[in-house]
Amino acid sequence: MKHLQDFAYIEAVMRSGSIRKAADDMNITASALNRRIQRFEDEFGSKIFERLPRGVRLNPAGELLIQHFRAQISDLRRVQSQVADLSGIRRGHVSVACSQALIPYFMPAQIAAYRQSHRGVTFSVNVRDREAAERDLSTFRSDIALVFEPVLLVDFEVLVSVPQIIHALMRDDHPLADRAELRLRDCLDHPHVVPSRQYGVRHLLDAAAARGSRAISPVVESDSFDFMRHYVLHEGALAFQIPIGLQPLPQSGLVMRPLSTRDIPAGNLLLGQMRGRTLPVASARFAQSLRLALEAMN
Amino acid sequence: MKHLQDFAYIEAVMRSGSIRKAADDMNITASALNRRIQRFEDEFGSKIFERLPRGVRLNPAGELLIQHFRAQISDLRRVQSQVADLSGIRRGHVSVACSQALIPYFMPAQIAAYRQSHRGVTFSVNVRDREAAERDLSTFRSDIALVFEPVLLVDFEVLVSVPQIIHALMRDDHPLADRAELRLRDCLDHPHVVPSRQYGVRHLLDAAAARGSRAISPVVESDSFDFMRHYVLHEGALAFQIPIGLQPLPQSGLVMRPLSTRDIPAGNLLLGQMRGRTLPVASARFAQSLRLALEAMN
DNA sequence: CAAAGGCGGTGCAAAGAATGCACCGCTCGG
DNA sequence: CCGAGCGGTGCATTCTTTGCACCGCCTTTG
Repeated sequence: MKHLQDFAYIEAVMRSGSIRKAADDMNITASALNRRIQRFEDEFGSKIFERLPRGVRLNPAGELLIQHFRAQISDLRRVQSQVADLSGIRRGHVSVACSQALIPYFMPAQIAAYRQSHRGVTFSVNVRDREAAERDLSTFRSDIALVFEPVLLVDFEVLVSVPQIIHALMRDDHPLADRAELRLRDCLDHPHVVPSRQYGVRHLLDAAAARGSRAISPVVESDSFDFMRHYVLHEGALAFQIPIGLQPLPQSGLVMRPLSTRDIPAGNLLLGQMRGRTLPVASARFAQSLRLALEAMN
Repeated sequence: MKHLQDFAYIEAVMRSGSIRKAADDMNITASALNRRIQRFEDEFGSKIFERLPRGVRLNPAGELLIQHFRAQISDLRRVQSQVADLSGIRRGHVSVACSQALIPYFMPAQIAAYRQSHRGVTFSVNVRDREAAERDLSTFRSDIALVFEPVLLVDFEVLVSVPQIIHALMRDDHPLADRAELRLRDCLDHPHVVPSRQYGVRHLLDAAAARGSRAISPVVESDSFDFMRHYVLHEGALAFQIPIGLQPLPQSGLVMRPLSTRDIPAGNLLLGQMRGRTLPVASARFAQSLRLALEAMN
């Protein structure tokens, strides 16, 4: 879109922190870019960059402007998507930010199912911890987010919420494997691996352990649930995960057992979008389909 | 703003319904304008005008686009206003759509009071019936609206609501002038003048009359409350108005008496903005000041 | 029924705006 | 104290946009 080129340049300058570097990135002369920015500042009525000896940096006015541009571009995409929609073509692009737990089973299944009936719709799927997911929403990098126990919740508009009981994951020959439900203290008596601190599961574990005045003492801490899932197969340890990220496969040698909600309350898996934003049709429809799928799980 | 010029052209074409006429209005050649529009349609990815033998007309895609542009421009103004605000300058422009009743006393007093402390803020005040006021909000032509008994209420976000009892207005020598409160049937027995159908006062009168199975039979119907106020001085008739539009002046020869709420429920004077919109600072501040003034009236 | 007038669309040359190049003054790090 | 890297500027050049003349199409009108 021609009339948003200024934004592309401004964003490039913001990213690289220097007009010259940005000019290089955008295949343009520094002088030309410099003048574009000066002209824009004139028209806008205020400087948007602070000039520093080693480059430039957005000033508060610039920050506001960037936010405005992002919203504007996102809204333009929505309009284009609606236009495509009313001409009968079911096309569009959906970008989803989601927690690791959704990556192996849930999201692939959902997206594949959705694409069965909407072949024109394409997707971006990005793994984000709960904080980054919310940031993605508010910078318009993702349309929707599906995260476990988000942190901030400002700008995050909940579309649906599904409680998820934390499960312990272990080899089928583990001493605790034959119990139907586990107490936290039992788990902590055995070697265990836990997610790093930015994750919701860890957060709930920490809170619960503190309440029971026991300490989490992990043998391994990781930011990859995939790693932890595989690790317990090697050492007879316990891992923790929410059920939507698990799939009970009898022959895998893994079993999952719920932790008692007396020890750890169920956390919430939240589907959300940026507060107040009108999503493009494709994204809104897919969000709706996710919603149905999530509600059906209860 | 340079990058919104396309919108100015598109809007001009929409208004005049013809590329040639619009080109004339905008002091440009028809061919140049024609090509701008074609180029825009290319970049946008869809035609936005239907080509008719006698000109052009927006198609549905174009309607969506116009709405997008209006929102975008309004948001840009908000950003500029915020920027001006953070550089310490209290400047800005507030556009208000309001019912006739507010024109003589309330709005002038409020705006003058506000400008006492904010000399840099300028205003547009437009008289709009309740339907037009809401349309103004959703096309971003006005920032805030103050209307009596609005109709649609979609896109209208209520900021504050003040009940207003309908008053009868008459010369001080009118037979009913000595009563403290009037019944509707008494009023209808005397010659009366009423506002035309688009106004909330009329709407309430009609509904009340129908409930009491009496008909409104006005000797004069007018869309000007100012006219009606003056008319009752000439013929000893009754007019109807809400108290915020009246000012009890003993020497004016006019008296106002409330109608019994047994006959006509109090209507609501609503201060509102477009749903979900973030107002420019100046407008938001003035709306806040209006809100306080209105709440203090109760 | 044909001519006239108004419409959107297009080829081509002129006008105007954006760009690239060379260079300035400045600050900071070695 | 000097050189590298930064933003900013004057000027010639390039390329986009504009204006003009004209086309084909349709409706209106005499």
